[in-house]
Amino acid sequence: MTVREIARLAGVSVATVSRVSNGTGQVSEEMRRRVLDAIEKHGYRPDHLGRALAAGRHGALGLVFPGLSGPYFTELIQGFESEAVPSRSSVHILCTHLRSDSDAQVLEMGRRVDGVAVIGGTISDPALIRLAEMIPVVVVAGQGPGSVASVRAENMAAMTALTRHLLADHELRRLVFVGNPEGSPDVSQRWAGFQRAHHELGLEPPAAPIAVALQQADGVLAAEQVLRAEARPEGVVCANDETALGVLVGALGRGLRVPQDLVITGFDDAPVAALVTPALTTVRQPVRELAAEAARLILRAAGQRGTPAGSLVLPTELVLRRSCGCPDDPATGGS
Amino acid sequence: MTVREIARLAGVSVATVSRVSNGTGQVSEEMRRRVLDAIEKHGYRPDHLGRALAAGRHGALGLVFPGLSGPYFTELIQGFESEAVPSRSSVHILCTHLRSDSDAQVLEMGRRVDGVAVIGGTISDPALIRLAEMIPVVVVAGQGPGSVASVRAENMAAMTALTRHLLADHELRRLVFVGNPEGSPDVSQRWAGFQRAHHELGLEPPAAPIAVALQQADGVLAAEQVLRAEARPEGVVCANDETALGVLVGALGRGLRVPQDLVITGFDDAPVAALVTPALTTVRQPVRELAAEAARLILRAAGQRGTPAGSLVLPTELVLRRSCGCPDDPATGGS
DNA sequence: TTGAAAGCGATACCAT
DNA sequence: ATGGTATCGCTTTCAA
Repeated sequence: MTVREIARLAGVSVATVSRVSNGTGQVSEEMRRRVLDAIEKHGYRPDHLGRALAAGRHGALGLVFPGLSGPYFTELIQGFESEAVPSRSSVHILCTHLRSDSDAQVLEMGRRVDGVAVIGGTISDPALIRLAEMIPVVVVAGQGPGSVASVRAENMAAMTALTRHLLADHELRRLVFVGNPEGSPDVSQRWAGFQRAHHELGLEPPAAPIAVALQQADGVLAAEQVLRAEARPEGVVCANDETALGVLVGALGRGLRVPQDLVITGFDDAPVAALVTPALTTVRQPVRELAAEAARLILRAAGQRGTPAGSLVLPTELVLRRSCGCPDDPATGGS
Repeated sequence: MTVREIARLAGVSVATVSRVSNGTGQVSEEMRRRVLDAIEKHGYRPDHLGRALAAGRHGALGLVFPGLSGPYFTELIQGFESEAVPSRSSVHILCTHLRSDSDAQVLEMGRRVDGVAVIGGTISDPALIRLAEMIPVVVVAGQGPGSVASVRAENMAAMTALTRHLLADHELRRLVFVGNPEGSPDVSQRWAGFQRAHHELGLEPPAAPIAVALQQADGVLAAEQVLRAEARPEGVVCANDETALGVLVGALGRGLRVPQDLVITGFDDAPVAALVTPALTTVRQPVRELAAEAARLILRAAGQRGTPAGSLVLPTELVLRRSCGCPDDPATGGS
């Protein structure tokens, strides 16, 4: 079924069929009925490729991420989709999982979509710049080079406040940081906030983080490393909730009590953070909103054939629960 | 830059440009050089839409899943991509998260891709059948209606063996099953295997499962429910590793010892399962391979403009670790 | 209001 | 070996 066939069957021109099926232009009621009948009868739906070629738009958005597992990325995908779907755009994904040819693959993707959101730290800056020259690009959870737009959460201040809370309010001293600052801009900023809080209080932060990836398994490995040390730390500040849960299960599995023997904190406020025992102290981050905002910026720019502008920073919120030694707060604690 | 422009600049016809850029047909060295120079000089890359329209193929594959979080889906995406990318196909995704209009959205996707993999239990059978009439479709982790092809793991036998192990070898009696059989074909089969093992041994399984979703948070909720009961079960058989970890952290957080006070088992053998303390007894399932196989079936069928055939069942493997009461086995235990 | 025809960008057949 | 041209399916301008 093509426009031409429908046109022939309805005894009208293809132009009229197009007008009817798009609701554009003026068509007499008589013609409209004839065309709609034919469309209905033969189950015609305009071909996406033909339409896209004529319109010069793909009707698709790209999402590029490293391919790490976990709730974070699922939230991200869903937030992105929640904006793309209503705009009748499909979502293309690309997991670079840090392959060597990921730059090339991202550029290839750039030729199949109307715009791309790239998670910070997944591809090289030159590739990002070249991509931004062809289509609208927004960096999510990171900062683009030059004038590439970005959307991220407030990491630094939140992590500084959290660390300060542990150092000042709970009077903890030996803290460690779990996460690899090289791995992503987010972690890098959180590590910086962790260090800053120490400096502000005249304390010396640890020389280096425990550099592991962001999955739960990595948290378990970190716990092994931390709890084996002769001078066990008093608190473990994790780059995200998943690793924090890994550390938690590692600590509990060894018979340690949290927070009495060891304080643990996360970042993200994943659904499970409020439910575990002890509930996890963390920082709430609007992940879905981050991705949705990126999609909106891209769609707007694509509509105007322009370039998305600006650098958006969404607020985060400290969530104090039991795992840092605070009393349980029913308001933030659960369900 | 279009074929026509390059043709004009190189002083040849568009046909020759096409031949050169595709490496098809015979072209003299002289012409080839002229064309390649022009292409190089102006950075020409054939437009994907034009090419797709002419070829009548989208160069894209679809992946439809409910949108649950977790390592399972990331593995799935990556396995799918690992086959799609080498075939120069991009990957479209659709998270239905069980929306009411997901059938319509999947059918819409069917008009933008060359084939689709649908995770079992995400859309209705009629929609699946209509989709399969337009393009190659493979159901992953489930069974399609009628002749729709499918790829899944062996759930039933594995779960029967696991449950039998708990009942016979560890002489446990009061077991509960955590997972919602209505939610997915996988869970349904695992619940059936759990029941079957009981029946085979002349025991009465619990009347109903603890029907929660498949995320870690749901496992924590299930733990709360289970451990509150007056007659605490001896073992908790979970539909996947994520919920098992939720139950584990819930149990440990309440001061229970695993496996002495409570036995816990999972399903999937996620990376973290081997690392937690105690290491998690589970069933290994080739998730990436499942998705890769689905992609291969789809690509092959799309290439021949046929319909993917058959119903593939990949083997699973029981992995006994400490959480069920077995001694730690260095061979399956870690890293 | 309606229709004829010119694109959109690339491929491939059929002559030459 | 090379070029002209029809074709893929749809949209849109321009006439009528």
